Amino acid sequence: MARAVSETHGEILAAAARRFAVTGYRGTSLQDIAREVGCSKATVLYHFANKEALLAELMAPAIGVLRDLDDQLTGKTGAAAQEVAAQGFVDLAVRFRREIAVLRGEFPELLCQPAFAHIQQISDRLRDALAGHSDRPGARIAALVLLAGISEACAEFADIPDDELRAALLALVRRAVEPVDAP
Amino acid sequence: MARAVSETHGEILAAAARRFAVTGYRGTSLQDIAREVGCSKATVLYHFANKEALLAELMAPAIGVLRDLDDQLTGKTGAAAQEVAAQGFVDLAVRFRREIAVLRGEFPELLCQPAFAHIQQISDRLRDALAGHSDRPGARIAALVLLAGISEACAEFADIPDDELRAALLALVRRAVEPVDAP
DNA sequence: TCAGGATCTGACCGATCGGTCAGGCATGCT
DNA sequence: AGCATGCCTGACCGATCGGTCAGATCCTGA
Repeated sequence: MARAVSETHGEILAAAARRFAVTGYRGTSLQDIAREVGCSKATVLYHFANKEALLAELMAPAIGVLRDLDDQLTGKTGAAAQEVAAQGFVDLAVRFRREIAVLRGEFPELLCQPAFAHIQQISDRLRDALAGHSDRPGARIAALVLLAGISEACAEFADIPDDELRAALLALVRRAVEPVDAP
Repeated sequence: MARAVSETHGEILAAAARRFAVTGYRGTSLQDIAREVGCSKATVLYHFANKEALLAELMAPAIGVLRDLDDQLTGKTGAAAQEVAAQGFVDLAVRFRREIAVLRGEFPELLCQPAFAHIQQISDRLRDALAGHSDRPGARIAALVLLAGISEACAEFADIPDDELRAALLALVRRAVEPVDAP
């Protein structure tokens, strides 16, 4: 019955990704995941310290890319910041569609967990950049709606090829973002 | 200790609206609501048959307006449908900011409950209308992102006056929607 | 005055949650 | 052969969930 380490570990991770994306983090029990893998709940907790650690390992790649994008944003202002933020976030959203779907509406509470302490600040900076660092309400509203909308919606486009979805989202963002004042 | 019917009933409804908007439907227990009102959990269940009935009564006004919007949409096509959908949904989102926040990410599961059986079809038609009934992927993607983004984001603008928020969102939607082909 | 309905509550229920623990069972090293 | 180690499991734990119920308390009208 005993399989190689990496095998079961990876299967649990994959099953969790599938379930979380459909029923959310809180809406998925360890029992659900174990059932999908075909093992016991105790086995899930043998491979992962707790439910939160499972989520953290699942989100790690996406968070790494988000961090990289945050680094690219430092120093950029105005239209340049908007363009980098738009391209970077759209690409991230398309590549990590399923991981982002996990956050469905549970973003605020999930961010309270220590493993995701910095994400809130990063997404705030991303929103600021997409607004061209403008403090006009219209610009800030547009940036927030776009980021939230793409996060929320991209999971529903599982059947659309990556590059087609990326092009459509990028075109949308460029149309929708409030242009910064000409210097 | 016993208060008039409408008083406690209304207080429970208001407390539920506040708590649901912050921690979501599933994330809020009947105990939480009772604590906020200052009564027992049994009292909450005396005034409402169950948790779902409490949610249904809370959402009823917003659902009524959504139904009205759906009626206005019948027969409209192209740019006319887009404009009615944009104005109608932005207005609804602004007026019912808190009610919509309740749905935070729990939309899919909440729709399974019998009280919200028709909402899925209505929101599908709304998305179609906002896309100008076009079947181009770009138009459908833009419509979905805008609807999801506004739903998700409008709860965070509690400090912005209704008319200012409405104007900003409407301008955003008009910029962002993919224009329908000229005839 | 008193019966009866409306309002409210503490105690309780079964189900499910995340998590713990002792032990079973292979495998591989000495 | 004997032992250690990694993998896995059933049984169990306390907490919390939505919901039920019998009864206490209050208000009102006859």
